[in-house]
Amino acid sequence: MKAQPTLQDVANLAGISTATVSRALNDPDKVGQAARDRIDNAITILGYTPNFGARALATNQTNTVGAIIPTLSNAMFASGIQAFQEVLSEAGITLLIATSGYDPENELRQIKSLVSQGASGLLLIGNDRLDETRKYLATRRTPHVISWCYHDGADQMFVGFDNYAAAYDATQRVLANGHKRISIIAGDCTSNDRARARRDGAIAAVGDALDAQVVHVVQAPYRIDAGRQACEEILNFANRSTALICGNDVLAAGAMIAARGLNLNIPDDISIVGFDDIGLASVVTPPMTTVRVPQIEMGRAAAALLLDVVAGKPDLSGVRLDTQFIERGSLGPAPTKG
Amino acid sequence: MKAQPTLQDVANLAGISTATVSRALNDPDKVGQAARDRIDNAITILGYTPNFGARALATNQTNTVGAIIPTLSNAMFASGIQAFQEVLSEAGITLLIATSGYDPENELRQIKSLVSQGASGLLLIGNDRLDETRKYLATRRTPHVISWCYHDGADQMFVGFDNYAAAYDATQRVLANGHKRISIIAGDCTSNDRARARRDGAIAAVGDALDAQVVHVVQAPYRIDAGRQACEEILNFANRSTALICGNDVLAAGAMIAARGLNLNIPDDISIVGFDDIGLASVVTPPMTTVRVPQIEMGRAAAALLLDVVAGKPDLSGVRLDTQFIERGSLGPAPTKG
DNA sequence: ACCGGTAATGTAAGCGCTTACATTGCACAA
DNA sequence: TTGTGCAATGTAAGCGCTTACATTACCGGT
Repeated sequence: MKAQPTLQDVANLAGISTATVSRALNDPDKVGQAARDRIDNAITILGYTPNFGARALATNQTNTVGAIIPTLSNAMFASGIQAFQEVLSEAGITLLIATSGYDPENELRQIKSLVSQGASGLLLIGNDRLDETRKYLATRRTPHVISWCYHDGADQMFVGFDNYAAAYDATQRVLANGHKRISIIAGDCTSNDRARARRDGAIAAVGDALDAQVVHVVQAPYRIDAGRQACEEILNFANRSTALICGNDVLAAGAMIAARGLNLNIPDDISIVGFDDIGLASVVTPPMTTVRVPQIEMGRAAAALLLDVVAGKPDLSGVRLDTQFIERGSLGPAPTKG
Repeated sequence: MKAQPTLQDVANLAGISTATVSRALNDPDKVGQAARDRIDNAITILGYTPNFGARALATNQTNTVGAIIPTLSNAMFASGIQAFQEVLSEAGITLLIATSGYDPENELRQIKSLVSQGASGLLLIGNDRLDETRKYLATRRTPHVISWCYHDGADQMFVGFDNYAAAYDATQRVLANGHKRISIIAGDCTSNDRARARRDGAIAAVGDALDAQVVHVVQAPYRIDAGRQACEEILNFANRSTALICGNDVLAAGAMIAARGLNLNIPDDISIVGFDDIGLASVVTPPMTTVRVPQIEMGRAAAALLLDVVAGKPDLSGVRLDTQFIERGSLGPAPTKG
């Protein structure tokens, strides 16, 4: 592969010093019309693109932030990140994305990678993290905001919602429909504080209702087939649960398939509730009751805040967004005892 | 924000020259045990991370490739990119992701941005592109592979499938079910060769069947509500179509909702076919007939090829993958004339 | 005791860019 | 005509890193 053209090459071709070329690029007003034309011309001939590393080295600023998300495959993150990116893009800054696959070790590796790539700020998902990672962020003073969750008064900057409270609330709504026997299909809680909070919120809500009980709690990775399988396990017991609270919509969709496979009617025989309100939720039959998460808003807010943090604005605080319980056909009154 | 620690700082703290520190980082065997220990120590104390730009500048290689995709919101891309990233990651190279929002101008901007960030290779989606973009890629000799589509004998490197042929084939299957009146809900074809190819493939298949006709062809952005709306338009005509070929599963899901809203039974009154086989397809009721695209395989193959291209391997050629028609409940025989 | 060889380390140049400072040239006022 | 001021341009240092080359220290063989 041929070496890329450099500023020097452009300068030579245009018969002009590198300083002027550099100025033409960054501050065109400072350069005469004639010179500017020759430079533009040389640039297109050569197909020149400035070397980002060199520029970053010289200016000590990168116009770049990074985001480390567990996976791209979850529609949930996709929309939020998309919104995040749009805001950044308007501010003229580039987004670097990496995925951790829900693995904290990997997350740390990716963080280091992005930082060394020049990310001057980071978007992180959730609050489960290696101590080493926290220490790294602290000693480097890397500006970062944490999203998809929210906690008060911590020394971190959160832009998100309270997973525990949202799950607690959703479960209360289920209880209000008269359900007494409730099971939970949680996401994989290993290294995932959001999944844990949702599960615990649901359990707590049932616990606080004196006449209801949690029958089963199982964990399953966020995949349809895992949801289906988990649901089959749960429903195969005698004295069946009448409501299923799921860690997210994907799990709930799997559960719905399983229920149908067992010839159960939703919601007459069993109610199913999801979480996230991804597009899928409104498409399934019956439409899924779920908890809407303000993904777009969250992405935007996170971007705005991160921009401020990177810019060194003082007195910033996190943003707590509200979730919304969306009642659709998959939740109904508890079946009257047979 | 405090300045980041540099190699120099580490060297000072460890009481050792920068050269040795650099060696310790890149080629530990060349450095004595004692020195290595002191260096490791200094690094963790300082929270040092090498400056990527400087390293790239010095070594002239970045271990980075970029991908520009239309949007993150489409599950379709998400899985493919995820696979793409995994392969790269195993090879120790970082992935930079940017989105173009289906806008060619924006695509060019993002390409330049990623290249200047140090991307030594690029993954691009589809073959609709500004002339300026092609020229830029050509004069810079930027290694790139184009995915999510496939063409023979071009001077580009494709890893993908033939959208036209896949749509043609799917439509033939629909015709084989006796459908004579067929409508098409295509994706937005502006700057989108895949959407166009799918649409044209479907139209051609109907055209080649002497006794069938295309009733309506509408375009709609890849969103559920747009699919629903498009479907409502189409079905409100007298002498209704009996089958709907949709540009992707999201559109098809929207169409299914619309059909149900009109009290039509799927597939007894109307058959609906999607494209992509994203998770949603198997969850809706009835399960959606669609065209499975080998996303994961495509992502992997694209990564492998790009790695080779970047490494300057000779005699590379693209990869053509096969799609698979997945027949599920949403396709049935044409209704017998009322 | 001396020498050559090797492993460990140091020195310094240079990667492509920005920018403070120096220089040039020209229009205008006196 | 000469001096002033400003706009346009050039010169060169330095950003953090790698690496060719130079230096040092220490080994064993004689």
